[in-house]
Amino acid sequence: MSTPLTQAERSAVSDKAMLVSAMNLILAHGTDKTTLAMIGEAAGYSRGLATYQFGSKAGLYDALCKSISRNWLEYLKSGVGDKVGIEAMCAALDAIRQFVEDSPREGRVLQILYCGAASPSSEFPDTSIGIHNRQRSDVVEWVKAGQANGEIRKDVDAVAVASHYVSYISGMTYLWLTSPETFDFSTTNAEMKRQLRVSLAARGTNA
Amino acid sequence: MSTPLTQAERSAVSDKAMLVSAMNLILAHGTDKTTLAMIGEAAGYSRGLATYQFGSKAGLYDALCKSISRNWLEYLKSGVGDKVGIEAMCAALDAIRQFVEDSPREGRVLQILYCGAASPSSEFPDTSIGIHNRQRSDVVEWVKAGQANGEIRKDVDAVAVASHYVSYISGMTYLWLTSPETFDFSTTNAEMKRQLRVSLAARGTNA
DNA sequence: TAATCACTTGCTTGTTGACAGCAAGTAACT
DNA sequence: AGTTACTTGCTGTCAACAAGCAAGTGATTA
Repeated sequence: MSTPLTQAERSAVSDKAMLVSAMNLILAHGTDKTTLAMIGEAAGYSRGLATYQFGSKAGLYDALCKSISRNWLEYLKSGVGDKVGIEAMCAALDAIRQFVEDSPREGRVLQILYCGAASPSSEFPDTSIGIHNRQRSDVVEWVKAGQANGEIRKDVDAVAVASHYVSYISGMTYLWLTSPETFDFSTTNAEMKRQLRVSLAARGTNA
Repeated sequence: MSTPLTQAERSAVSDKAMLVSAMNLILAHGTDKTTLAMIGEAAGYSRGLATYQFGSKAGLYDALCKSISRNWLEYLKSGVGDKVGIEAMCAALDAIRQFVEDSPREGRVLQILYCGAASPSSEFPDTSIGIHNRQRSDVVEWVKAGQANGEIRKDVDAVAVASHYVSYISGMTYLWLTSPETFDFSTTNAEMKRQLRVSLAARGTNA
């Protein structure tokens, strides 16, 4: 209780507080208009701590991006389990939906940060690119496993299917971010699932 | 030749020069690290002209976004012609590909600007949102027309199909922007077309 | 065991250079 | 002369850095 914190604990506490403040401020004002001083002071520290802890604004946003991504990948893993093939792809879509419902703030900020990573000389492109590449390789494996067990037709290119699938997810989350009122997550995802089932199913599996 | 330009011409010339400079600088340094002074001076004018002409940095980027978007919509219109249904959707995908091949710089910058518009309190969200909404309504019409002429199965939700389709396009261009080396435009689009044909074709049309 | 001291780590404050935006001015067309 | 295109001087704000202060840590000594 009154036990003084160890150094490591102090750091962990301030670190976490900074990321939380950053997330709130990004949601309220966007990445550009959020200043490092605002983040530090909103977290209950000084205006200089954000720079000190994370080196730069880009460093802080990168850390935030990694933090939320870890969270999201947990969701994804537990949603997909050890499914493969079409079922894995559909389960991943459901996992996104669940994540966005349970943690809309995290979801929105992650999407905003991914967008920021698109600019040339963004200082944290690797985080975003790495995650998308990893997602795509996962999907490639799902497709190949589905082809191996006969669920998915053998004449589709697993890499092309994975690129297509990841493209859809990226764009879908982007549109959800930019126009949450007019974009219907559920029906759009349902259509995606329908198309996946119809277009990937091996002959005869398509009941 | 030595005829002095009219005021309107002077404006048009400097306006154009500013947008070209802005595009080059954004490609080289990203939107954040490009300064209004750089843009003005690269265009052969003073550091202050950009602010004067466009009011603000956001104003300039909005104008650039509109300018490239106009260009792109021309491409789209001429590529799709008066096709409807699945063929219109496939033709639009080809038009994107052609635009990106003919004008990769415009394509990249447009995508970067769309990403910038995603942030809350972006000062030009309407341009991006408007274009995406318009694209989606166009697709809804294509789908409905395809259903009317019997090409597309009647039991799909036109709005869901359109949302799905626009999602794919958004994400595909985003991935092309962020990792142009590892992303194969052609095969990914080919897979999208294949899925559209298989999953939307009315019964019996699926040769 | 407790006290102290040398050292490390967490955090703050002073400062600098760069930038966006504005306002007042100059030059070019009409 | 008057309007429109463009420039220059200026200000407030911000990211980044550097120097310092305070809180924690671990070894030595008694």
